[in-house]
Order: sequence, then C-alpha cells, then structure tokens
Amino acid sequence: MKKNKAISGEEGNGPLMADVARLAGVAISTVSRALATPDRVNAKTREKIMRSARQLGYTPNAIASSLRAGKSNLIMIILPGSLFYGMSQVIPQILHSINTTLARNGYHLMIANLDRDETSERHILNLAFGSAVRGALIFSSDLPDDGSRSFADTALPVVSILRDLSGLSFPSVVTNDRAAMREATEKLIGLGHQRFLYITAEQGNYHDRERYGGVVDAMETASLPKENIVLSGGALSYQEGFRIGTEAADHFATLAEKPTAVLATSDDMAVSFMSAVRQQGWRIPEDISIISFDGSPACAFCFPPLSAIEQPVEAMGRAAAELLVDLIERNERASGQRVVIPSRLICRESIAAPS
Amino acid sequence: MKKNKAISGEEGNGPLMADVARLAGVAISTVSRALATPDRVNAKTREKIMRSARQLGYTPNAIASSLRAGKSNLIMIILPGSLFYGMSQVIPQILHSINTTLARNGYHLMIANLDRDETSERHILNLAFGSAVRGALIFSSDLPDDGSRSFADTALPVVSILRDLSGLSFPSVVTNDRAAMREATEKLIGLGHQRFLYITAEQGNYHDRERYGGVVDAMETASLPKENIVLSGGALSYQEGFRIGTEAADHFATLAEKPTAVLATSDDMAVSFMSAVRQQGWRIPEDISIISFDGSPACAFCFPPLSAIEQPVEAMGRAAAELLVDLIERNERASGQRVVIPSRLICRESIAAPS
DNA sequence: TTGTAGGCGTTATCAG
DNA sequence: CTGATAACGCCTACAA
Repeated sequence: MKKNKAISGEEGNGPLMADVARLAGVAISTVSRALATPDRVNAKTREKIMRSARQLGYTPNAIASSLRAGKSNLIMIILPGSLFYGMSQVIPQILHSINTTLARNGYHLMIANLDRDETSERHILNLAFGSAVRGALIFSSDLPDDGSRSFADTALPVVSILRDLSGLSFPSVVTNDRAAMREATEKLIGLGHQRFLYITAEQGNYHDRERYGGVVDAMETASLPKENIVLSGGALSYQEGFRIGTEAADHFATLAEKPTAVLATSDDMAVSFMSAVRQQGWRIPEDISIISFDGSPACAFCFPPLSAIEQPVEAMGRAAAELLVDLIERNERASGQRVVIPSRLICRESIAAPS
Repeated sequence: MKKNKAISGEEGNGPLMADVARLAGVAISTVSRALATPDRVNAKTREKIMRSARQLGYTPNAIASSLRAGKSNLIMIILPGSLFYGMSQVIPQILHSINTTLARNGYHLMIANLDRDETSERHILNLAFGSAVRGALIFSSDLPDDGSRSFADTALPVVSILRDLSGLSFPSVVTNDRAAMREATEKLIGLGHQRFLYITAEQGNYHDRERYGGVVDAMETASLPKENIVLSGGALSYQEGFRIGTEAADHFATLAEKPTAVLATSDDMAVSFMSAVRQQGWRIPEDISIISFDGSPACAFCFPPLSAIEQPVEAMGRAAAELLVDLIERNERASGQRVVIPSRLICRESIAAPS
C-alpha cells in the first residue's frame, strides 16, 4: 500500500528520484530541488512532487548524496576493547549522549573497536582515509597506526575524549583526573588517614599518571611521605578490574603495616577489593576506608555505599559531540583546545576516620 | 612523508585511483582490478600499481564503491534508550561481540538509538529505506514506525536479539527467559520457599510475560497457589531499575505476610532492593533469598554475592551477527528461525533455606 | 592482459 | 521557475 516498487522486483531497491519525477511529471532535478530547497520551486509543483514522493514511499539514497557531496554524515567513535567490561557504565552512557547529540545534528554514529589486533587498526585507518566517515571521536585510546599510515595524519576532524591529546593538537574533552584524585586523597587525610593503598591498572598510562599524581600532590601538601602510598596492580588493563581488586586484597593481606584507606582507580577494583577484604574479616569503613573512580550509579547500592569520584560521562559525551559537529561545520580541524569537565567527589558510607 | 596529496591541497581529499593509475602509468580500470582481483593482472604491472598505491597512501573511497555496488557494508543496530543505564553490561558486551564478528566479515556497525521521540524513529527508517545500511540488528525493541513507513516493510535482512520476533518472520536470537526463570523459582522452592516477591519493569512486555510465566509454571508444578506471588514494580522501564528495586523494598515493608524469596528481573532491581531492605534491618539470605536476572559480572562482588540468571550476552551477539552476515551473503531475508541460547542459573550466597 | 566507456543515484551548474 | 547535463569515484562489460 505504501510501497509500490514495481512488480515485486525481488531485488528492486525501492523507488528512485526518477520514479518520483516521472509520477509527478517533472524533471529529476526539480524533484531534487523540491526536496532540498523547497522555496526555490513553485508551490504547486512542490505539492505534486511531495505527494508523489509520499505515495511511492521515496527515501533518498544516502550513499549517492554522500558521493555527490563528497562527504558522508557518519561519525566514527574509536573505543578500546578494554572498556567494554565491568560495572561502570561509561561506554553505554557516553554512547547514548553522543549519539543523541549527533542525531540531532544529522549525523550517525559508527563504532570502531580498537582491539589488540592489527586488523582492527587497519579497519579504522581504512575508514578514516577512505572518506567513509566525516569525523572521529577517539575514546581514551592511543592513535591507531598500521605501520604505513597513522591516524595522526588524517585530515578528519577528531576529538579525543577522556584522554588529553591536545598536545598533539587534537581538541580534547577530559575530566580533571588529577585534581579529583587529589581532592579524594585530601578528604581521607582530613579524616585522619596517613597510609594509603593505591590500586591501578596499566601503570604509567595517561590516567594512571594523572591520578597517581593527584595522590602525590595531596601527600606533599600534607607533608606526608610518598612512601606511605602502597601501590597495587598496575600490570593489567582496566578490563581486568575485578581481578585487579581481588589481587589487591591479597596484597593487602600480606602487608605488615596496613594502609587505612584505599584509592581505587575504577569501580570494579573497588567492589572486588571490598568483597575480598570483607571475607578476610575486615570491616569497611571501620578498618578500611575506600574511594573509587568512575562513580557508576551502582555505587550507591554497594555495601557499604561506595564513595566515588563521579565522572560526568554524559556531559563529556555531549561536549565532545558538539565540539566535533562545530569543527565539521566550520570546516576546521586542528586546535589544541581542551575542555575540562570536572568530576565530583561523592562521599558515602565507605569512608570514615581510622580507628 | 607517507601522504602526498598534491600541494597540501587544504581540501584535497586524498589520492584517487586515478592518481595511482597515473603514477603507475596504467589505466584506472587496471588499478581497480589489481586491487580487487590481483590474479587477473600481470604480476609486474600489479607490483608497480601496488607500489604506487602505497607511495601515495591510497585508500579506496568506500562511498563510491558502495554506490557502484548498490550496497553498503554498514550494519545498523537499533538500541532502546532505556537499556543504556544500570550495572548490567548487556549493551557494551553485546556491542563488542557483534562488532568483532561483523568486522571480521568486513562490515561496520552503526548505532541507532531508539528513544521515545519520533525523530529517532524517522532517522532509523531513513537509514533502512535509504539504502544506507545493508542489514539491521534490532535489540530488544519493537519495530520502528513513523506513521507512513514501518520497519516491518523493509527489504533489509534483519535479526532480532533478545526479543522473539520470529512470529513476524524476523529471525531471532533469544534466551530462554521462561525456562530460566522457572528453574530459578524451582531452585527456591526446593530450598523450602513458598511465598515470592516478583519485581519487574514494564509489566506485560515481552520479557515480563516470559519471565513471569516461568515463575507461574514453577508454582503450578509445585502445586503452590499463584496468589503466593506478590508483584512489585511494573510501571517503569528497565532504565529505572534502581528505583524499581528501592520501591519494591518499601512495598515489601508494608506486606503483612512477607515473602521469603525475591525474584528480580534485572541486576539493578536486585542490588537496590538488597541495599534498601538491609537498611530496614533484614538480612540476606537469612531473612530473604534473592535471585536476579542478567547476571552481570559485578554480581559476584555484591554483598552477599548475588545469585543470578546469567544471560549469555556475548554468545547471543555473536550468533546474531553471524546469522545476519549469513542472511546477507545468501541474499535471503525472511525465515522465522529462532536461535535459543540458554541462560545459566548461577547460585551464590544470596539464597538459602528460609528460617 | 589491458584499456575504453558507461553507469550507480544524486546534486549543482547553466541555459532556457 | 524548470529542464538538460555533467560530475562525484569506482567497477565492470566489452573491445582491443
């Protein structure tokens, strides 16, 4: 009833502009104009065309427009495989807010996994260099490189999220990892804690450096020795958060001088650590205080409710998408601008003064 | 160094096949062949072409190929906005496994939010009818419809995930909601429980019907009266899982005859319920046993560790993507086939015999 | 084995 | 205001 594509065509790929033109008794170009710039065509003709289009169920072929226009309306987001697991809803939340913002501006979002194989890097580079996408968002990742081409050389507008790549002149939307961690540490110091366990993944990566730096800052300000920070983890990726937290608890058990407070760099590490030390007989927060990073909604329902540095995921996604759209629209690219969206420390029952 | 695009062209959209041809001293078509069907061109010519291509950093224009071929290699996944929140990692996990499978077969994954506004429905229909995508995965959603076009009429290959749409002749990859819930209920009945609180979202939707049905099945088999199932929630979407669980705890507090076991239809509902009833002074599992649905990895680290029906998210994603690729490759579409990937009941400390 | 020519569906330019 | 025509970049008969 709505669709009319010839005689059941089997493969008939839907009506074309030409079909609409024929039905309306005008030239193809007139149809095109009626659709793109309605006020540049006579009202009556326009009406006729619109009616024909509706009657045929015509939908413009997006690929043909893209080819003609020399640009697509696809945005690619590069996601590290390691962030797909765990309880923190960083990925879905950010995808949702980005996608909503992009859709509102007429763009579509394509996902590109950045796994640890070279195929995925090549895929991404093909997309970037093959004019398949109009812009890219790169989420907490390094720049793909397949040996002969590097993402750094792309002519695409790119915005980095979470990781600060403004030094490479990619505009970046980040949070204040360092200051937030410093604030959390100061909070614990204020409660009387002096000895900390810092649990991390992938020691030395951007987030670890920033966050650890924040802890050190706070210690220095309070004139506490750096040696009071015991490190745990550091060898695995964020994807392994639960394992990192569990192992940190084992590590904790072996320590002669126990830290009284824990700073975990992801929710997964925090909850698995809490679960394991509880089984060892420690109480939270009486024996151990703990604050984590990410602050997914589930933290409020942990036992005890988990204090956390809450990353403004939605806001970051929105900001990044808007920045990218703006870049595209203004036909720019470089500019090492840096948007910082602050994280908030949410204190819940997992912290208290040491006993 | 790698890229050579004329004299810094400003807008020069990268080298074309024509550039490669010129550099190699052959015709464009020969370049095309050398890239697509290498053995149909002289080894020496091929070499020359490959070298030129590499030297220029040539990457084929994906849009042009798609137009020429009459088909894109984009797959769209339709995701309901309501599933982007909460602790269960259904969305990221399934995106990851789908994307990996698709990438291996040369396809790319595009996200389409299905929010509650008509714009998003129109967007999706434009994609489906505008030849922009080659196939679609529809994740636990109803079929988009903008009033004049319906997704049901699309000529695209479509696979439904989680929701059984095989009746509408869309191949579907689902889990055994009903049987799994039945098994969970039987487990609790076996422990001696006779009175249940069933917490749900969106009463009457596909998942609710299936899951509730499973509870009823188990009750009937055990000759327990249906009245022993107390319902909570049912008015909000899955997105509101934490709120649903919290409210269910309030509801629980008002009940004269307390259920001794709880069946929650998402992890979010379960953890927020546990958190709230604990504050009311109840103990789990001594006073209340609880089993949830989804079984995200974090369940193992709850307090107490949460028993759950674990959905095989990865496997479902992989199966759906493979099914879709197969459909595309074999040029088919309809076929109400239904792949069931069973969920597993994982028992942890949140259940025990009633006291 | 290689080259020539035409077309995929749309849009922009230029006449009429 | 409308119509013919030429691209967009690639691929594939078909011809050489």
